[in-house]
Amino acid sequence: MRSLVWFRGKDLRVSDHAPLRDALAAGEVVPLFVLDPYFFAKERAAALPHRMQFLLESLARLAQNIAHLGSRLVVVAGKSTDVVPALAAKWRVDRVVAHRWTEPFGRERDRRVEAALKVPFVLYEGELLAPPASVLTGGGTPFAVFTPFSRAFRVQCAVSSPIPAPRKISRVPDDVVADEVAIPTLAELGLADNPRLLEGGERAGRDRLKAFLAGPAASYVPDRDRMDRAGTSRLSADLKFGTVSVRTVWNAAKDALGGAADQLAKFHDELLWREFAHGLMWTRPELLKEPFRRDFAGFPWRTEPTQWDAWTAGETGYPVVDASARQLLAEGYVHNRARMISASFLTKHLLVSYREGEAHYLRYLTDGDWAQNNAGWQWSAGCGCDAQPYFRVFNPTSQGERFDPLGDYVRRWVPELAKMPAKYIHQPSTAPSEVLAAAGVRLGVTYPRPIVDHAASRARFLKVAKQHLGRAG
DNA sequence: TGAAATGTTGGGGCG
DNA sequence: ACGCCCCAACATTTC
Repeated sequence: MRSLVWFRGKDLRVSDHAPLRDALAAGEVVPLFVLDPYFFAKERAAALPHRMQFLLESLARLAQNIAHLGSRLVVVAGKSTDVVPALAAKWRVDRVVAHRWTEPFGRERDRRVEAALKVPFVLYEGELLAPPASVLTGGGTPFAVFTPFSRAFRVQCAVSSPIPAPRKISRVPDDVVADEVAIPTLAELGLADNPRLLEGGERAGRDRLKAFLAGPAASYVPDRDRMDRAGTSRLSADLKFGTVSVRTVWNAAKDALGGAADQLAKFHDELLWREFAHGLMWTRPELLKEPFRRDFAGFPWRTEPTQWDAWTAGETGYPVVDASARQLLAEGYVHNRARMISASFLTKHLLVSYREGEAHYLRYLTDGDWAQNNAGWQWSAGCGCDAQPYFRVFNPTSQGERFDPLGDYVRRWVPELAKMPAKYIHQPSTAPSEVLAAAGVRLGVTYPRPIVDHAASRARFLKVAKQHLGRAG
């Protein structure tokens, strides 16, 4: 039995890799990666700077790991829907194996590949903890509310142990020759190296997991919302690209936090939000285009270009919002609390459609994932599944004071406010003039005044939303 | 995984 | 001593 093990951008690892394990058990193995122009064409890649860097680095590490185990990752270029069936025939493989990809574009690609293949295409679970949308209510439907979903998951799903990495992968058969290409460099794709991004690859991911469990995890519940602390796992990009499997993370957390039930439950819940979002996208792929709540269809979103520019550049005059915007561009990452505050501000204060924010985040986030990003934005905008009610409008000032009480998150990303005292750093526009002078801040010159008034914006959103939903509902 | 408005209570200043 | 007012502090309601 000869198996083509098709690695894709969501399983860049050799540990806990069910297709690889089964292929090895069954006989000859040909590890393959396809540089599909859908992602790797220069003009496409240039639009995804941070994600591409993490992907290329992780891909290079995967190739190294496979080489180290005695085989080689065969890297070719071309459309997956052409290349995979063609190589499968040329190499006379008996089957193609891969992990299931739950998001709409990948599903469509896999459907076409399967249709074009003359041999079986076997998909394995592994992107998620359980098959997508497999956790059902008593009525046999997917859950529409997170908390009961989370409870049901723990009752219904046993998360099995991860598959150990193979000790050896048999060498690629001699008759397998292809027009192999080198993994492109960032420069070849027209991108600059960004040293502020997380290091890619399976080893770096496992190190992050270990460091989190050995440190911040113990006080996860109180610290996870603190934008000024390293209280989160920082595993989002690893989960996105599969450099560490979610099953590995789930089990490692269980082993490390066995005695700290509250911390473990909260961390597991975050993994289950990911699960929830993917199940939602699996059940309703149209969510990429439409709000979950149908009464939000036709919502009168609007865009003021000047305000959009201020939001993306981090020049709104609301320090936490600005810090998050700048962190996104610089680091390809934003703290979850800051994502929620920024999303609330864009959609509710500025009345800009969540879809514009979603697209901006998807472009710059290293962990940018269609299902989770979409679910998160819809949640913040109030139109999503189990979303915030529309009338829940974050106050960006009080959120900053609660979750960045010393102001260090703002100081890190908005250096022109670095010398502001904690008392005023989240509301520089109300600081006494001597405080501003002492901090070297000149409002409207070194740091903008708020581009909108909080109370007025809140009132406007409530009015518009009430009117629309009243009519739609 | 909110915030603001409104309602209630109780202590203390003060005529 | 007493009622009145003010206003924190807390609870409830509303968006």
